[in-house]
Formats: sequence, structure tokens, C-alpha cells
Amino acid sequence: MAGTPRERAREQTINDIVRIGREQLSQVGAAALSLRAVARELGVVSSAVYRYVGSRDELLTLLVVEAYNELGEAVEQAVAAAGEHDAGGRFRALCRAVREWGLREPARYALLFGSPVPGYQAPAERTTGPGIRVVVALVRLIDDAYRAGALAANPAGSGPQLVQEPTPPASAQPGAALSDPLQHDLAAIRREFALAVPDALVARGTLVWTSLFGAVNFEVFDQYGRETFTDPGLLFEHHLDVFAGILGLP
Amino acid sequence: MAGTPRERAREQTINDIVRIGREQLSQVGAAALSLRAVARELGVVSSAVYRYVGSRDELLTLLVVEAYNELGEAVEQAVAAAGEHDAGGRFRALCRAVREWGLREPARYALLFGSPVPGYQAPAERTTGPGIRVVVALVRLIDDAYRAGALAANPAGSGPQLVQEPTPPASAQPGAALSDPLQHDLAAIRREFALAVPDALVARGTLVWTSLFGAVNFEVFDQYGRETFTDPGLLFEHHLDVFAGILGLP
DNA sequence: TGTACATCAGTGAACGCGCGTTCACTGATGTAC
DNA sequence: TGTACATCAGTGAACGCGCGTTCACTGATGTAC
Repeated sequence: MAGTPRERAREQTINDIVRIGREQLSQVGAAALSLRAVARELGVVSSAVYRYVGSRDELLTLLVVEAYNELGEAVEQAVAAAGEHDAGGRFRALCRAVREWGLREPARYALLFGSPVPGYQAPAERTTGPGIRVVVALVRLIDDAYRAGALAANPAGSGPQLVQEPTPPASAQPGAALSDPLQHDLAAIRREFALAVPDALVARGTLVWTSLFGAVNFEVFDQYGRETFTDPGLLFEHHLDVFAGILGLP
Repeated sequence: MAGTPRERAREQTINDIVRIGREQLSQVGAAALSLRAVARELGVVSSAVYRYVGSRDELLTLLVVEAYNELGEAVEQAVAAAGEHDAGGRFRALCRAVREWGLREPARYALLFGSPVPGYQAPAERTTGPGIRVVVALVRLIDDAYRAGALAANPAGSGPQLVQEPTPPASAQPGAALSDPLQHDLAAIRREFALAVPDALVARGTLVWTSLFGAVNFEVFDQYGRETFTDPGLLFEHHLDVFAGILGLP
């Protein structure tokens, strides 16, 4: 709110541009996002937009960053709103927040998690920070639960009773050996985030991470058949229970 | 190979158009696919393409159908190549075939499983058949294994021993009650494909289905950090073991 | 408090390019007698 | 086997539209003395 009137006006205009860009995005998709259309909507000649935004790609970057932050915010708030000692509830809150944001904002979700925009490469130094908020929240949540002793020692998949062929593959057991380079990578992740959880749980964390987005993708991009599920939310809740089981969460 | 010379020439030209479209796709993405560019590449004036393809959208549909069929073919062949009684091997072969096709054909994978192409709606009557080949293969495989008694009665997640809070959520147990509308949908699926597997396994099947594509998405769309995993294939293999455990597969 | 100058926002024209689609047409290839 | 006609492939011009980006410019808003 500080700054000279000019600075405030400038900030206001940038906000308008990003807002209009967001609207364009949901109407025509990222590939067809155009600065000229934004200018038209803003009621200004097309070249005027270049006072505020260096190029079309820069507007895309602004939109990517904003979307990541909004999703990250939603997820972090949802997790914080769940009971501090209810690890399972926190996990489910995180997943539901991702799903709800995706369904509410399909175009922006597509910008972040759909096909890459042809000819556009997001600049890592600006998008990485906002981009990892969700996975960081997930990892923190798992690690906290582990430290609090709230995780099952033998999570789902570690020792099923089989009808026949009773030897589950070794790497499915959280305590068992993972292949070497993978273990090296997982150790690096543990170090980077100062995690207490064992490697195998980090691996399962990435599985739940990708699977969560797989499930949300299917709904947002309409990849279940058109009338297969009356209420996809119920299926999602079922999936969450299985995911929780995979992590040893209650 | 039958038909008059004219008919054969015509077929040849359509094949060329689709092939060029495929190449365009991988270079500029679906949103920027253009009939004029195809015509240029074909060495023909732009209006000539309309002799063969009614519109840009129709070319997109041809490409979607072709891609679905190629992926379906790859998956079916991979499954068939695995040992007939090795349910776990068949499952892994299916998943690997999806991953390999996706990594080999990122643009076409994006066309099928990425963001929807703005302004284009695939005609269900032409794409549904090819589009369900993968999931049908998966469902068949699970059902066959179930009928052969090759599935664990108590798959992963059904009864973990917990450190504390020792009550896993009811719907995570394959035998337990699923919410009503969901159960209704699952029953409809079982009827449609004449399945022997219980509802809960159908639900887990959809979870593995979406999770498989979630994992492949992450690799194809480069959503793990750029240098997080030395060999993402190893992580994928680990995930496969967990997926197999979820289904009770060896 | 008033004036001179610098800064900035927005204009309008232009460059050079792309697109999907239609339409009247020329010529070559096929078909029927 | 030869001719008359129909079918089809491909041409070229046009319509009407869009885009990103640059550049010299006008006029308003701020700043320094």
C-alpha cells in the first residue's frame, strides 16, 4: 500500500493485467493466451501492455507463479486447519485442497500440471520456490507424523497374507533394500529436508504425491468415462484411505 | 491394399497427412497444429488438404485415434508377451508399456492425457473405443488373476499393524462397505465387463489406473525436480511393486 | 509558491508473419458405350 | 479400340481474422531548485 500514487497506479495496472490474463487462460487456454487480447480487455492499445510486461512469456510466468502460490496457500491453510495431532486428517486435508483447487480452477491447474505450453519454458529461478510448496507440505506432514510416532511401523504392502505365491517383491517392503542409485537420491532428499523418515517411506511419499495428482488429473481432465462415476468425490475419498494406508497413516 | 489406383493414392495421401500431422504435433504441440503447415510439408497448396480432411479438428481426431490405438497395441502386446500365469509380470508389463510409450512419444501422450486442446472436443463415438484399450487390458488382467486365485485375499492396506491409533479406516479394507453411490457405480462396471472381482478391488483398480498415469505424467511432463532422480525408471519400478501390493498381485 | 525539466503512460502506425476456410478454375485420370 | 463424358486432385486468389513486437510520438504527472 506504500509508494507514490504513480507506483500504486502501476501496481494496480499490473494486477489488472494478471487478472485479465487469468480470465483469458480459463477461456482459451495457455497456448492461445495473447497480449493483444489482454490489452483489448484492459481498454488500452496493444503496445501499452509492454510498459508493464516484457513479453508474452513473462505474463505466462506471472500466471504460473501466481497459480502455484494460490494452490500452495490453499494447501497450507487446509493442513493447518486440521488438528495438529491428527496426521491422517492433515493428510486428507492436503489432498482435498489440491483436488478442490484443481476442480475450481481447471485452466490454471492445466497450466501447472498439464501439457507443457509449446514454446514456453518456465524460468526455474522464479517458479521452483512456489512450485514445491505442495510437495514440501506433504513431506513435512509425513515427517512430523513419523517423528510423533503416528505412522504404522508396517504400512500397507509390507506383509500381505497371500493366497498363493506368498513372496511379495523385496522393494515393496519399507525396510527392504532399494536399488542403489535410487537409495542415493532418496538420501539426498532426506538430507535436503532434514527428514527423519526412512528411505522407503520417502519413496512411498513420492508415490502418493504422483498418485494424488494422477487422481486429480483424471477428474479435472475428464478422463474417467463421462458417466462412470455418479460422484467422483466418493471415489477420491476411497483413494485417500488407500493412500493413507500406503504411508502408514491412520 | 485393394481398390483402384486412385483409391490407393488417396489412402497414401491421407497416411502422409496423418504422418505429417504427427510430426507437427511433436514439434509445436496440439494447440498450434495447423493444416496450412501440413499442406506446406506435403508440398501442396493449403486448400488441397481439404480434399482429404474436412477440417483441422478432424485431423486432430485422426491423430487422437491413432495415438490411442498405438498405445493400446503396445500395451496389449506387452501383456501378451508376459507369461500367461504370471499375473504380476503381466501387470508390470502393462505399466512399463505405458511409461515407455509416453516417454517415446511425449507430444502424443500429452494429446491424450495432458490438458485438453482449447476449442477442440474429441467426438466420443470415434475416440472412446480406442481410448479404453489400456484400462480394459488392466481390468481384464486383474479379473483373470482373481479368477485364477492368484490375488492375495488380504492385499496391502487391509490390515496393517499399527504403532498407535490402531484402527484403519473402514473403506480401506477391501471387504468393508463402500459408500452407496460408489458401490452402485462399481457394480455397474463389474456388470459391463462381466467381472468376478469384488467391488473393493475394482475401486483399487481405478486407483492403480490413475496412479499409473500420475507417475508417467510426472516423468513425461518433467514434474519431479530436474535433478532429483538419477534414474526415474528405478523409482517407477518401486512404485510398480507398491501398486502390485495394492491389488494383491505377486 | 512557481517554474524548468525529467520521467512515465499511453497512442497509433507499421512490420512481417500466421491461420482456417471457401470458391471458381484447370487438367489429369478413370468409366461407359 | 476409340471416343465422350464424369469424376476427382490440385491450383491460386481471396476473405477476414489473429498475433508479438518495435518505434517515434504526445501529453500528463512528478521532482528539484
